[in-house]
Amino acid sequence: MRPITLKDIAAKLNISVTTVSKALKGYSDVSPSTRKAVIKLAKEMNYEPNIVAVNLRTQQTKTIGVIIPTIVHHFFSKVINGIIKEAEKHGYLVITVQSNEKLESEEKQLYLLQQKRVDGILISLSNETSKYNHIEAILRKKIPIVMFDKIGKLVECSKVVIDDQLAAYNAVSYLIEKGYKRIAHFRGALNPQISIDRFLGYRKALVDHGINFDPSLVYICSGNNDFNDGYNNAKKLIKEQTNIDAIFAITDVVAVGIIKYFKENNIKIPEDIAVLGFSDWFMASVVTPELSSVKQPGYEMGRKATEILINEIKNLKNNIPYSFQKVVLPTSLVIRKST
Amino acid sequence: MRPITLKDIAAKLNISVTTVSKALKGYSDVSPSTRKAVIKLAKEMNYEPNIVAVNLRTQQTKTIGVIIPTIVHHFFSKVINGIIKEAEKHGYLVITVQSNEKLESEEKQLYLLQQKRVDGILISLSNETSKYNHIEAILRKKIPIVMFDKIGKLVECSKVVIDDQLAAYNAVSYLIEKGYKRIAHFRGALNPQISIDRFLGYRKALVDHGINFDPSLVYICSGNNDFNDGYNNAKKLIKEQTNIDAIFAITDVVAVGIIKYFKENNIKIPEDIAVLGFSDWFMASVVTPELSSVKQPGYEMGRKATEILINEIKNLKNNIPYSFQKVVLPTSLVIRKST
DNA sequence: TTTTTTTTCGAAATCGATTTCGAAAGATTC
DNA sequence: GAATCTTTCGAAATCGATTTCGAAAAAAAA
Repeated sequence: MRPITLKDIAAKLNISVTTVSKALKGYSDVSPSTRKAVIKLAKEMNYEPNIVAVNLRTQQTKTIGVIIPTIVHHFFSKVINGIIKEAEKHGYLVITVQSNEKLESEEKQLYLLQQKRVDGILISLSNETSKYNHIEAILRKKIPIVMFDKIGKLVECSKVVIDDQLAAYNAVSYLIEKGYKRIAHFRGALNPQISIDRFLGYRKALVDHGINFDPSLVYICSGNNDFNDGYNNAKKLIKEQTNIDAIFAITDVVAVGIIKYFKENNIKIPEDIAVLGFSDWFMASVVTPELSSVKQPGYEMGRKATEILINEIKNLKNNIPYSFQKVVLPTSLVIRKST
Repeated sequence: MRPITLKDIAAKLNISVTTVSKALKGYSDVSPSTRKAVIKLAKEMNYEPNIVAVNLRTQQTKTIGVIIPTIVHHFFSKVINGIIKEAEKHGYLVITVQSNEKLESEEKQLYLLQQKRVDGILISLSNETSKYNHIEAILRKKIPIVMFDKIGKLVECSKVVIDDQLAAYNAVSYLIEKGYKRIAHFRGALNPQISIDRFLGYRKALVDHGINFDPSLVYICSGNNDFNDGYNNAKKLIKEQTNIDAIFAITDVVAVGIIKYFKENNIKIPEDIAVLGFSDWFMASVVTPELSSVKQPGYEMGRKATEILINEIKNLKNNIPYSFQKVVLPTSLVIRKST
């Protein structure tokens, strides 16, 4: 019941392993008759090449690794969907690991992936990550890395992102044009570029529209941008501030936390305070009131990052020089009832 | 810049590859002095064993494959989370693929995974799957498979499930005890065991409580149990039926579709019609009205299935006979505002 | 018929680690 | 001092496929 090998086929046909291998791979120095015999027998015996042996010989695993903060997350699961689909198109399989927003875990997982000899790695950084030694160490080993969503600006590799600053700018500008004046921002952790950029977009929109930027209206999500961050910060905000008429949240699930608190406390959305989210999770369309949000192309982000990565892998193998790309995907504002 | 191999270390120390390997693996027939020298140099040179070579030699890849219908799905992403965490504990990495609820795709992905020589496979069947040749073919090759959630009852392998019938029975009984009398059921596709069992639980609860089972109150979700299934079936139900006072939905997202339609048409939940979901997605707690649902332990399901699988892999390797287990995880009813 | 070319094949090296088995050298025992 | 036992090592086989290179056989050209 042991798997069939080239040797088995060779023995049955009384020819060498070499010839069998060549016949199956379409080499020209095999006579048509023996080729046919080999192919026929291989099919009959249900021969399947031992991929591990092939991997060892060819020095590639046809596998890519993905590191994300967490998989139980609407946006990231969509990204992974895009990754898996695109990878499959090129004959690659995908190993997914999670950093759980911890730098230490990110380092460990990265190490495991390269130890596994994946051909390339896709990564979205953890909230804790502000140094990139671990990433650069891998790049130095000539293992291609493509960053997406939560990137390290200074790392020299390809990246697929949205323009977080512009998206936030447009979102907040929309709020201002709707007439909202005192707009709070529930921002993400301090490290991630996306938190910084969305904050900067928020601030710039205010300033550009002649509204004073008030730092006390910016609340940090101390967890990992989750429901409780929204809920608790909303509670704090109501205690500490007056006349707030809108909140721009770093992400939808935070916005949903806000909505929950407001509903429990009879604060009307959007009449009393409007709420605007980010990412356009499915949840946004079913919550009450339906949440306005910035639509972020998760599937396409995963797909594109994979496309670039596989291209870099190919170029590396063929010694074709290539340069790092930065792809910026478009976003759009989805207006619903919460604003 | 090529990776360091045993050969490199051996050459530098003027000893054989054999001794180097043994020293690193702690064999006793290596003198303490050479062992120390080897370990020291290996560390200095940043030696990392080529896992692919090890895999070839040891005939295992320390990798498990997971086939799920879709990854963009709250329940399944939680399962995967459990799988990845448990696998990591035992030094396994996880390759995830999707069937997209298609049998043909499921067969293909299964084939790819075994071709990849994964040590074992976890699978939740597609809606289309009603024959199990492809699964049994893998089992015959002595690759352990553990099924979870959407299982094939007749396949001889380990399984991790909930008692769908009992869970549905309890849920519907609760509705009846609450006073609801004409209870509709939006069931899943015809093949999956979970659809069948939840339907049977629904019917049994009615009958056991002296309520006539009316087949015309059962609507099939013709898509893949998604939002639109709920929305469209709700519309149909309202057209076709009168006096319905509750709906038991196959899963939360279907229930959310129902809620959406009802809200658009001023049907009050639960006053006019109550809605009960299944799985307790995060969404259930934030939708309005908050959705009552059956809590289903996704993380634990993934974790347990992985634990069993890795155990079977270990036993197989050591020629220890083992028998297939069926683990039934407990569920509970989460009562919220929708009932 | 001899020489050259073309076809067809396979031995062996290789990818990198593991493991068996036997050999050599040193240490013990009698 | 001879016999036995320990310790330490490495040659070689192995996992299964790929690929180089040379050789034999057949075909073509002379």
